[in-house]
Amino acid sequence: MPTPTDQHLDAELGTLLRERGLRVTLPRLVVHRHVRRAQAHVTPEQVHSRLAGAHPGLSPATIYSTLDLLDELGLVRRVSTPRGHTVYDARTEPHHHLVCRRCGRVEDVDGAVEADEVEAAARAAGFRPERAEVQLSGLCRDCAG
Amino acid sequence: MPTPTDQHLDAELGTLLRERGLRVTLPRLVVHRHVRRAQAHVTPEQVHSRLAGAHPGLSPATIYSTLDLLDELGLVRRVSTPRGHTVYDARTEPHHHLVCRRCGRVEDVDGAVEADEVEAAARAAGFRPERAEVQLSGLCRDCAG
DNA sequence: CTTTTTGCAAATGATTTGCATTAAC
DNA sequence: GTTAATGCAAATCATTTGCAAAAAG
Repeated sequence: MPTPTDQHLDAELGTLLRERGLRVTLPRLVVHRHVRRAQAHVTPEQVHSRLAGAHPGLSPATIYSTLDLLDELGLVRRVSTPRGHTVYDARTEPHHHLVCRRCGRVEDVDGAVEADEVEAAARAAGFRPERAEVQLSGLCRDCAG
Repeated sequence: MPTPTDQHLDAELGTLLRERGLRVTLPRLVVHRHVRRAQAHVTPEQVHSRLAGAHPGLSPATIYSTLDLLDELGLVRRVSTPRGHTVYDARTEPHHHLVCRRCGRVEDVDGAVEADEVEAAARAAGFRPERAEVQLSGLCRDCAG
């Protein structure tokens, strides 16, 4: 996929924000651009340190709340890792995660998954599922060595 | 399944510990019994407060390390929830989790899942998968209101 | 103008760590 | 006896919160 321009990303976010009556602010635009551009999963701390140069004074608190907001808008996915850290993933197409139980690293994997039976059971229990993700736990190449 | 006796649980844990050259200690036996007996997912803090009466001086640090150990021995499963909390699950048979994105509650669901394609992709990437779990995110009955 | 967002600093809360003591083997 | 495991208290570290100032609509 071609890298979208800042203008394109900004417009996409702006539309979603206005639809919800939320304000279009510079911190939101900047964090959104950065995460969508990242080629890997990012932690809130990484976003902060990478943007600190261009935007001093962009606070951790704002980054946390913005990332949560982007997750709710469906623009990024929040992924919880075993070590309790949280990473954000700009790939919103269905895909799955490999989580290394030793170093906590998270990698993407593609592949079809058939989980209709589980989803049906969830609905039957009164749960309203929104998305399904497969987490494969194990050891990454480095930690297996 | 019938509730196993303390003796049975202790023997099971003892065998696994000795196989690894680890010591069979009272804190390990006690935490193991409690988690295996719990009818729901438990947090380390819950284990601590519930055992505090019978075993004062059982420290949080020991509970954390013991739960991790039990997870590595395959006697319980550690589950990471979106709000960053960690719960431990005594059901080790394959099953999956519903995680409420609003209140963080974790429930079990059963059901077959077909993820061979994803596992194959993981191995091809050098990852050594040990277990696959489907996490359905959404709203639980209470939060769906 | 009015209300939401931000930035800052302080607070929180789960988890970990260091180290002397205790218990397994 | 030796060595691993524990308890305790202090430290860590990601994340949240309160509130006054700034920015959006």
